[in-house]
Amino acid sequence: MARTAYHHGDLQQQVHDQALAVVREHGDSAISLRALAKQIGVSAPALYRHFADRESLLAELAISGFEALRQRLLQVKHTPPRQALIGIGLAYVRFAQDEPNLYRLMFGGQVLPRGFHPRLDDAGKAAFQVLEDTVERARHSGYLKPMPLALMTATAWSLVHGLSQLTIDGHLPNADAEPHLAEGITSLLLEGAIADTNRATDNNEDSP
Amino acid sequence: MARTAYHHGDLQQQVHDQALAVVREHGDSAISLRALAKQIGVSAPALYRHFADRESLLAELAISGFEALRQRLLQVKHTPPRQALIGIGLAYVRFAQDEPNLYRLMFGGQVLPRGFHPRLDDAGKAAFQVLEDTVERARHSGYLKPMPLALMTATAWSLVHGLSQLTIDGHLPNADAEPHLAEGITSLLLEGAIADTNRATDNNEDSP
DNA sequence: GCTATAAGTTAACGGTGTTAACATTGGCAT
DNA sequence: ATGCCAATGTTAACACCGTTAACTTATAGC
Repeated sequence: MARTAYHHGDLQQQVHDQALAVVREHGDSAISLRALAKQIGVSAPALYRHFADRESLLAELAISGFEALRQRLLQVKHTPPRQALIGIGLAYVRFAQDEPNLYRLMFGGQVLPRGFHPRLDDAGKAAFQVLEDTVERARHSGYLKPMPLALMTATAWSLVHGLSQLTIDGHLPNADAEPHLAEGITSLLLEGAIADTNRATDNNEDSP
Repeated sequence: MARTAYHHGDLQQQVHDQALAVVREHGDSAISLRALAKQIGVSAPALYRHFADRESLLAELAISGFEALRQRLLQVKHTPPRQALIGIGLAYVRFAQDEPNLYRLMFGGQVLPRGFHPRLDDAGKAAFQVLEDTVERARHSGYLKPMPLALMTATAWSLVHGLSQLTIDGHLPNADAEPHLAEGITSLLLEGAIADTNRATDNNEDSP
């Protein structure tokens, strides 16, 4: 795998890295196969040896994004239910705010429709699974009401995803003025999900 | 303004309508100025007399979308707080499900960034205002806890927006199996937002 | 060493948004 | 009624884009 003109042995990885950098900085619409090839110093059709088409390359980048998100969520400690739930919600939103362009690609339903890139679908589910596990632990411990797990996780995901999208797109102008918005929102949802037994103690925890 | 070859007097509206139809059916990425011009029977640069560029045309379509969404939300009756809140949440999600491609354009932060099309920003705020008014009414009536209005509306909007996006992009596979998912999610959030005084009576209302 | 194949090359097709330069028309003021 | 101006079209051209076909080169395995 010598570094000759042909077979320089690293094209796939190099394209992936370069494209990921472009997406993170300028968004997926800034990805041009021809421009990428020129930057790397290779002809444009060479990329087709490693990616079926532009969309497949974008799918690979989105997979990287979901894996990065999953790693972030996995780092949230298994603290008592309330902190764990709020912690994972905040970690989710923070990821979106740290990587807005990547996050938009991951959930860009138009540019990357589900069902066409199995590994992408799997990567998304794997990230979601971490969130679901956290909810399940809280529910199993009796902290949450015994509602259907699917309902609870769908609610949690909707909330953090919606908040992420709205903030990174500038729809919530006072997001800067309210740095604790994410925490407040998560807590507000929790108020409706916790079992009545835990209601009194929790409120005391919040405002010491 | 006769219908001669030149000055056929209706180009702006015609382009708008045709483009809107394309977006609704195939999404914003399917919009091609050249193709639009050809369909209408006019040269491509003619469109630039009425739209600064492709993005400006898309912005106009998104404005139409926000106005349609606003009309939907305005049609929700001013029933007692709980029904009004759930009703407007369901109306919001239903709009997104009825017009997924249009909805994606309206909230496509990459293709239509905020701050570049003032009328678009205004249209978005006007739609959001309807949701905020409903929350404010419920809060003023004492049905909701006396929390900051911005926090409550941000939470509500995040939830319905997140749910909309996740369902239309196919991230919640059991959305079909759970037709009452939207209602359940909205109710779950409400559980944490209603004042304690109303808690008992409400639960009785829900399951008759 | 020969050969199959993986991994590059150039040339070309059809498409895109956009601009420049030019042509035609309709409405308004004289 | 006429003449002019601004609005609104036209064609030609530029610089891109994704993608395919046909060809060339180097590597790995027998």
